[in-house]
Amino acid sequence: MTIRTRFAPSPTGFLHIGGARTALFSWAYARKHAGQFILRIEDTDVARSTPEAVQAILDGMKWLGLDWDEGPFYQMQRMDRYKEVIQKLLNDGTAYYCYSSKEELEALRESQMQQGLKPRYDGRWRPEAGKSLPPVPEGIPPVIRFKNPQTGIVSWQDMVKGEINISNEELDDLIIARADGTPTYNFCVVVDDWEMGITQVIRGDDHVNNTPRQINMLHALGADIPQYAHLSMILGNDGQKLSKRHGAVSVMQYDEDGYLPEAVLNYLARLGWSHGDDEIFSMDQFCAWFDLDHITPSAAQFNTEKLNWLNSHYIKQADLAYLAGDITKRLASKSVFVDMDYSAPDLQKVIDLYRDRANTLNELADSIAYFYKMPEIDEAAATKHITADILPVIKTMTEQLAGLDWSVEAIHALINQLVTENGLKFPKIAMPLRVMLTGNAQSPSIDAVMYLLGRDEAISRIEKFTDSH
RNA sequence: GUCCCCAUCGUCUAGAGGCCUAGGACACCUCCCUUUCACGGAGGCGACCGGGGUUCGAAUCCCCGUGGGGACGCCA
Repeated sequence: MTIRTRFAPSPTGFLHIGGARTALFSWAYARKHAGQFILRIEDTDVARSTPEAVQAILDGMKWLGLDWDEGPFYQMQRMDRYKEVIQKLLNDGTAYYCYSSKEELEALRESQMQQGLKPRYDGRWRPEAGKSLPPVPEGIPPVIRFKNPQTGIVSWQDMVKGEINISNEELDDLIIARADGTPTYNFCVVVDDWEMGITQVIRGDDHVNNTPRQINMLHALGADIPQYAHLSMILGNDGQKLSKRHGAVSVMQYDEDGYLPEAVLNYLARLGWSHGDDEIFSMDQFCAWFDLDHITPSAAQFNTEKLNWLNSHYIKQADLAYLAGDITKRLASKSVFVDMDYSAPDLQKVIDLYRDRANTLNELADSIAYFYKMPEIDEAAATKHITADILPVIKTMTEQLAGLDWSVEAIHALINQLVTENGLKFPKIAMPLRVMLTGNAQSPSIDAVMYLLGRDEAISRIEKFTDSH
């Protein structure tokens, strides 16, 4: 049997980190088993679903590179089919009309809660042999409920949590069609998972309690029961639950914040899943290794520091041309443009010199911006490193720069020569240069920086500094 | 309240009864490298929630606590 998995988000917001991991695991499982990965949009909540959210989810999937083999299917476009199946259930006697009003049900719930009972529908409209139903009220459009078994235990071998048993006595007759006739989530999922031939349902563990209901409906339809894998949730950096008003962000925010999709993917893969001690791996490797046996059943706390570490790793590995394209855009968004009025240093060379000091692409962009615009001088650093006694040495150097064979080695040799002639230590000259050239006291080797900046620009920045100080 | 789930360093995790004096990674600390800051290298700190069983032997199995989370919608 071919493996078929699915990712089934509801388009009520962006693709967040938890959804992304669920999608990643479903995707990887299908890839590992040469199966199909299906994307299904669960948009039956018309009031909350938006086309923007659909697009946001698609964008997120695309950025991560999670490609699907079928879909996206939209549940709203499958209404006719759901209604057919509901009719079948009605005909079979495994579903029935219920005329209880919302207010009535609310009151029922309330009183059950007060008695310390689990709130559930009491089956007042459930047809039973020899039972007389209440008279059908006027003007109340009925909902349709599934006739859930009242005894027995629903049991399944969850692929991450192990055996789970839930008594049918805990369940009630859930609504499968609203008063307006539209089917509800639990029902649509059942029909879709069945008809789309889903073999492994991999989803968040907030669905554990829906599973027995869905299994019962699957049985009523004569469908095969898929395997279930319930993933625990991802907590925020602070260990708190992620929610719209607390910490939940779109995966696209990571793009904006300067993270490479490879890093996010690798991080997410490792969050709740493991392959021995392996920490860094490609998606090809991940797909080859992935299994449901090594998923942790407990919740995992997000850790930005570790994501940063992975991101810095992938920045070091990334293709330079790709990085240059990306960094150009990031600089442009800060009004820093690589084409300048002086002969600007080659972006790829600059990036190559700076890439292993950055955690994010934004940091990388910020760190090299001064190659393409005049830096602001950190006056504290200037005061600390540029002392009156060193100025003549710098001046001498500036003069010699003019005729220098322009190479890192030659610049280095020149500084060394001045160090020796003046009985100084290397930093005594390097630090002032750093401040004059870059504006602050941290940079890669000053000879390499100066080399990339170019002779004219280096001289001009030194002169500009000395003129203004 | 009822049901379900979870529980190893600060964090992510390895661990399927002896390989555990509990391993790796991030973070942190120290040292080395060094031209500042990083990178890199070498070390270090640091955990089996508690209590009972089972067993020759338990982080691993069972039970009870405790703590955390989730679900109880005409949301998904």
